[in-house]
Amino acid sequence: MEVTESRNIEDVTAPMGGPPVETDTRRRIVHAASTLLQRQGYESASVKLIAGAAKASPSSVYHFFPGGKQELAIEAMRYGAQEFSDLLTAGLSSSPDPAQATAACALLLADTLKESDWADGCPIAVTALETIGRVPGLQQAATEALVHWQELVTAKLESSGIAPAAARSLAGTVIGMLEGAELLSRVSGDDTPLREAAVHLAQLVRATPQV
Amino acid sequence: MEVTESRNIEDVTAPMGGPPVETDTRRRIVHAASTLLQRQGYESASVKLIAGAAKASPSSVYHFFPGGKQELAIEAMRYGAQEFSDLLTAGLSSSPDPAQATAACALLLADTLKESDWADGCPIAVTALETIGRVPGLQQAATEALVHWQELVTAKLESSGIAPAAARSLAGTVIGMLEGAELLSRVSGDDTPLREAAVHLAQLVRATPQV
DNA sequence: TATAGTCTGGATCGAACGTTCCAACCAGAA
DNA sequence: TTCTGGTTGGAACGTTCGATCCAGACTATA
Repeated sequence: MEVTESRNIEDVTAPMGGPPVETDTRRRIVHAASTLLQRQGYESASVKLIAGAAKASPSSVYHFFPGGKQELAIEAMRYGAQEFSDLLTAGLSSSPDPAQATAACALLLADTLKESDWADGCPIAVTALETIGRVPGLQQAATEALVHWQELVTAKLESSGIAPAAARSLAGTVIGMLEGAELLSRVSGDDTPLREAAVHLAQLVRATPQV
Repeated sequence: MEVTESRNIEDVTAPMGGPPVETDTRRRIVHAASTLLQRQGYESASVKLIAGAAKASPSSVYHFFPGGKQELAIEAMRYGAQEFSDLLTAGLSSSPDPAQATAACALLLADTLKESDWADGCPIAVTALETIGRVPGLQQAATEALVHWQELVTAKLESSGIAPAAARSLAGTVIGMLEGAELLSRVSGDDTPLREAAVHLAQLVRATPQV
């Protein structure tokens, strides 16, 4: 309560305008929470487990996140969403051709997932699905992330001459395809679905008329 | 295990056509478990909650499923997977044109989801994602369901002249697209992603060469 | 050094978890 | 009736959950 406020006022060294305050422990907690949420979801990623993974104690978690597990999860989802945005941006900017660029996103996701033993993929899918209609804060954070990712893809498609409406629609399908193919790949432990999704996404984008 | 088999053998009097069996407790438990697993996942669908939804008591759950929650979840996933197979079969057989047929699956899914307040969709996605690498029985049941659904789509595509390899690959993308678009639709509470997925799936199938 | 405020380790709370246990129930056979 | 075996309701087990508390360890300023 007052703890958070006074800390915000006095911590002049922290980055202005950014979200709360940046401590090493705090950052480790958010990072561990993000990883564990995407690995096993909201319910089975316990506060003690997260704290342990962050080499912190449960009291530190509640010190930095007075709102408890839900507040931590929301920030962890935002953190993970930003990381995923970076992955999308990297993929999208890897080629001027929008078809190759979207395919690159799928391939990049496949590589990242496989290299991390199917851990580092979409950071919000499990948590979001799990808490639909039951933890509004999480569902809203997930929706915002999905919208943002779709906007990234939309911008790329528009920039290569695809009409705005078609670009937005196609971008939704691209994000959906990535999410679905990732699900198949993670469950089956095989990156084939993501690699074939890359091919089909490229076909789909290539077939969309450019103005 | 033996419990299930012996019951199936002896239970010749109950289910067939006669007067309404007052309590088929076991079936109600499986049905309730299937619904709750797809609504909120494995961890937060507690045994007591499932039993309550099935108008049964926890001891009944452990009577019919000595293997506990995991054994129940596996059977509930198989049950739900069969229901989803029926939905896919209905969609696929709605048109001789494979493009229209796959699109129909997405639209059928969109309708089913929306009418049920985003509850009755893919019965395994949440549970499968949540337990990857931690509950092998569930992961395997999920993989089997996904493979079976992919085979249903593959058969439809092959039957309309698409080469086997291309059909299999495309079918994987179809299932992935359905899963991903459902995720977007459920999280955002909007059936637009599924409806646009229908359009793009039809485009994709139509663009695949037939022999 | 002393002081004040920030952070942390560990014990602890009540609630809920999966599971077990047992007495009661209910049908059909003797 | 009595017996028997499958079924049920409810209490209770130990564990773990999210969350709280507090004494002490930090860190920075004086």
